[in-house]
Amino acid sequence: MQEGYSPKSMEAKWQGIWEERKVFHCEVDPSRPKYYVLEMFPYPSGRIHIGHARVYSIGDVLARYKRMQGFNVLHPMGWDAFGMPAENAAIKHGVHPAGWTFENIDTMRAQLKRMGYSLDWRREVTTCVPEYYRWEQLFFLKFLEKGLAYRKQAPQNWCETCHTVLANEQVIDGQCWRCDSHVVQKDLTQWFLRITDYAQELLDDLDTLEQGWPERVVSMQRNWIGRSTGAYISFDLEHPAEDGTSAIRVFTTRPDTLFGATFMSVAAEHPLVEQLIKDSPRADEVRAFCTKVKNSDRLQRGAEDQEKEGIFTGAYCLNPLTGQRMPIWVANFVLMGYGTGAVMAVPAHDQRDFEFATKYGLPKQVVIQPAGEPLDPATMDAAYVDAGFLVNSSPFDGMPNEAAKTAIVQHLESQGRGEPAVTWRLRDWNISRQRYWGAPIPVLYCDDCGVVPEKEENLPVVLPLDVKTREDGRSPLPDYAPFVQAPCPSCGKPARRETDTMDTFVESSWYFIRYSAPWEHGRPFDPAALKYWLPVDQYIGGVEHAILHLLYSRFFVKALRDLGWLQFDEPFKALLAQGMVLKDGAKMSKSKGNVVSPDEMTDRYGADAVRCFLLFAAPPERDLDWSDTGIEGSFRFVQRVWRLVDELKDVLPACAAASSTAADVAEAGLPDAAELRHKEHVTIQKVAEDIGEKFQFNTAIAAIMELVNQLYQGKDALLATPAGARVLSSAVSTMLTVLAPVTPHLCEECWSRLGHTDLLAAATWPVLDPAALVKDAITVVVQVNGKLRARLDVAPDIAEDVIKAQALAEPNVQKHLEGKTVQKVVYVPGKLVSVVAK
RNA sequence: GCCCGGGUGGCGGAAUGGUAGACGCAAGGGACUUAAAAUCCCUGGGCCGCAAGGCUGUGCGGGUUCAAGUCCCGCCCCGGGUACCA
Repeated sequence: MQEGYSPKSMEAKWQGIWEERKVFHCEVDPSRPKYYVLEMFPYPSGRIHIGHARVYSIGDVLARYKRMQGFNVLHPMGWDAFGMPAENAAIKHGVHPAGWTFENIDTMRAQLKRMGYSLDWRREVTTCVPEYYRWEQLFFLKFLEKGLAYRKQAPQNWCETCHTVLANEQVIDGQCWRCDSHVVQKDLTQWFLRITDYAQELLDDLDTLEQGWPERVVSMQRNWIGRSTGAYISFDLEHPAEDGTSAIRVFTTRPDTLFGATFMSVAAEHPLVEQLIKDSPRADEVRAFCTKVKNSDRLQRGAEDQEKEGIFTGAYCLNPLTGQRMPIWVANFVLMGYGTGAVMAVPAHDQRDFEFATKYGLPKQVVIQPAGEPLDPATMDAAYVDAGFLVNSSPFDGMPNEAAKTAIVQHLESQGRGEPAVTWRLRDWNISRQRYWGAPIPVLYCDDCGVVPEKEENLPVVLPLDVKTREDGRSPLPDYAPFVQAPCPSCGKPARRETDTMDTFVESSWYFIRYSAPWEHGRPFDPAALKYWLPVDQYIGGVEHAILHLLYSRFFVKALRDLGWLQFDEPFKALLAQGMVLKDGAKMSKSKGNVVSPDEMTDRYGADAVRCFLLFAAPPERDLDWSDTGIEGSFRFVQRVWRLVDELKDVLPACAAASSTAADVAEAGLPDAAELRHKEHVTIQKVAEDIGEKFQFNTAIAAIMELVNQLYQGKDALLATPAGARVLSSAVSTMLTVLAPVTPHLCEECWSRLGHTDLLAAATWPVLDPAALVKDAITVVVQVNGKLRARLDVAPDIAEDVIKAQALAEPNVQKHLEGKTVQKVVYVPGKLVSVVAK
């Protein structure tokens, strides 16, 4: 009797059975190879969206496939549960951030379970519970002890809308990464983590990641870290400043052009500016200019069409090599935050200085000469920035400029006027947030003892839940006495707790380590579990985290390693950066009304069809355009498999995947049998390669579709004999087995309906018979002068001279050789014969 | 500007230097049906041809090769990242 495909009940049934039999639970087992596959954990924003469904489907196929390959697979899930949306929702709906968060988690957990992901739910981690964040409070104390965490006052990125500071990485085009509002600068005392201590290692270790990480992510990190080598050079002031300052120090990557430095540019914020103009009649004018520059916000200041502007301070410094007087200018393009905030200007060889000098009529001196036409400052229309030989730089004239870099720095060094130097674009990580819904920073302020770390035994410093969040979004913590008032851990007198919380990127910087043993209570990690499971073998997530999360996590692993907790250097051996899910070519958004809900799709088509479509429609790293007709297609495919098995379940002997033999084929005596068994084994190989090595799930599914098509083609003929039926049954079993990672419920149900009592979820990958990959007849094409003229069906081991003769004898080949002489015949075994004739 | 991707049928997308367009979607045709849906089968880059077959075709222009979507050189367009970083 026929039975319709009803995914809803069937999927729920198998999810229950997998859970009951603990198929996806994993334990440390050093006798087996492990595979740790992880997708970036979600922020519990309310509901799973289609983008989530895509990443987790990709990860799940990999997890299930690796399990079938015999790996002990760790595939966990958790919640990045601290963060501002919870506070915003709390304000909007009058609920508590905690309640909102936990409700969302419950909803989303149920949604993920409905998708049938093979997760070990015992390892679920939620970052907003004290049992989790207590450990990062401990890390913080250790960092503090080591000087890796420190407090400093500095201008910070401040978002007015979020009422909090932001790290450099979280400011995008002068705007807040979360709410897109303008970021302004505000002078504040904040907690920092010394990520710059690891700049060199973070850069160097990118080399070891090149194998498994997308090149673009590696290069984005390289650029972000931004290592520059060059030199610090001191320029004496013509007249020492009142406060005793006698020189300006600059950083340059081009010490070879020092002889061409004709003026000096300093940032508006440079402390020396005030000293230089103190008694100058120009003082007011200069101050006004500086104020103007400082007030222009970050966005304007960084705009590419920003006109270069400056003002002469009236003061001079001296070129250390030529002794020439160099006017000191304040320039709007010089940043206080990079290098020393002062730049030696070489207009002939730096485009910015060139434009600036042209505008203000400052001298240009050529000191690097390319081979060929000599440069003339009067006729140059742009700076010459490429390689060349030194001129006007006695005694370095004639030297290649690369060599001159070292030579000049050495010379300066011997005079105490310079030294080689390396600077970084990377800044220390500001982790203070003036928000409520985050992990408290475990320090106190005591009037007598100053800044005092909380005692380790007093951890966790629990974020109080019985507070009322404020309408305006500001943190309620500073006004909440039971939290703020606490005894000083050092002297016991009343002290004040720090009310800033940690950046939520701190939680996500180590959650993947905690998964190895989230049940540990006395310590953050279980060393045996760490040793076995870490690092992550395959990490999967959106490329939008290329810098933020991935850089912070890399830093955290290195810092925790140096504290003795970890024994590995990099968190993620391989990274798959998956593309976005679009609708009609555009990003899904509520305002556009083009949001596709995975729930709705799962209700209508079942989780398997949704998974299948998400994997089939595009390779993972590319953006995927959701298509309503496309999901219909996947739904049809799923049902096509269903019907095939439904039709065959009572007439086929249940047999293992890839169990038919060459003898069965011979006995069946049908071309269909040979072809089907060949296809069966080709598919095993192709799918393994596409899933396991190339991450091309779309072509893996295409290969299985081909097998399904061939099963439909051959089934009737094959059912005629017992041997044929064995060949058919083996191929059906193989098809279900290799498809199981993609549509696990469907395959499991079909498997059991075929009479199997074991679980496909716990099955092993079919064993390939290399002999079955060899076809007994192959098609070889014949080209004449590069154009296809004939096809030959021949035995694979046909001798070269035989096939060449056959090729030449083909009528259509003869026709195209008329009036020509054959000059050369190339044979590529198994592929083609190429005839060259004139 | 610089650094990454990418440009292939009506669409999503396949192709270790070796039959371009696998697989799917949409389309057309056929079978089944009273009919429709569903299903099953067939066709399908363009032009010419009843067909066999021919010409042409992977953003543009060159090149290497018996053979180029694929490799090299020079461009154009689209997407992303990034930038007065000295």
